[in-house]
Amino acid sequence: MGRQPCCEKVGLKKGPWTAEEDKKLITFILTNGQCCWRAVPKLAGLLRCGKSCRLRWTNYLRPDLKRGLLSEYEEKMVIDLHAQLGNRWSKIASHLPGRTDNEIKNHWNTHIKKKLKKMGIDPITHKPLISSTINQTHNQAKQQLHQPIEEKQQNQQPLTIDIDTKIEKQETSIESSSNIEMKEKGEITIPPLFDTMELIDGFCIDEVPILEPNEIIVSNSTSSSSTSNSTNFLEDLQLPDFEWSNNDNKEENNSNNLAFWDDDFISSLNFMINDDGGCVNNGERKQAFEAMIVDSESWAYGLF
DNA sequence: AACAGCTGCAACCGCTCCGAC
DNA sequence: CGTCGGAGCGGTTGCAGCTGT
Repeated sequence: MGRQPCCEKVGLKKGPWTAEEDKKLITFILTNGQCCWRAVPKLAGLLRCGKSCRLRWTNYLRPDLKRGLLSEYEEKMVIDLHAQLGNRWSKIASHLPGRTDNEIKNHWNTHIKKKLKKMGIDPITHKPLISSTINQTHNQAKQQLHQPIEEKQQNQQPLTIDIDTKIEKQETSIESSSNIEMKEKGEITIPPLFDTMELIDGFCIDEVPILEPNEIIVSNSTSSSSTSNSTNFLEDLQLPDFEWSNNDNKEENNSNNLAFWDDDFISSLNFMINDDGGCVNNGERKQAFEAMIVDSESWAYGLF
């Protein structure tokens, strides 16, 4: 028996994508939009399986992708969300516009895991790693910090965000029962990061001064508005190097959309649009490109 | 300069989910 | 309700570039 492969693999190309293949895929999706992925390679003239095309598009070619390293604030969000959701990278990614699950997963495995370990925090459980050194300093620090922390806890309001109301069939082992309960209610409560990092089991980052806290945590200066509800949650993020869409200012927004665009991507699109190499669909492509620039929301929600 | 080991990221693989029938 | 097929997800791999010796 066995499951049939997702596509006929014989004669299909694997490995890194060439610029030519990218161009074909971009051109096809610009003219036809995202349709049945299995049909894409055939229609686009690619010797790839549909799955590979989808992956290439969603992880690399999509114009609303934000490239480059995650900002500190994004990193902080990833840590918080991971503490709540576990390895559900796509769910985590859905809270970070312009980032893909693959990108976040990679960043987690290569950067954040190490940082947390350095800080003496188990990246799986988000709880302090057990070590005698940590326990010693922990007790000392606890005495010093106990009172202020309690006051802080009382003053801080948790961030609350909405997640899919769908109850996950597959729960990760690290998930606490309270989290699952919250999920069933359709929301998850994310404490401000300093709570997450400092107060788990009374543990404080100051106890492990290998890494300065500000190397991984950004100032909570925007938290004055972090009593936010689900609707303005994204606005509250205010990532430092990232202009968020603002419906109140559409015109300005249009120019900001370009911030999403990687230089290489723009130049390759320019190439596509300006390249008259006998392509009959130039007009259509140009139209599509313009629509893309004007309507970033359509891109973001796959409506293009 | 040459080599080995390490790191980060793009891409693949296999499994699960979910809608259509 | 069961089956099928497409899409999506998370874990893993392969490789290019970087760093240290």
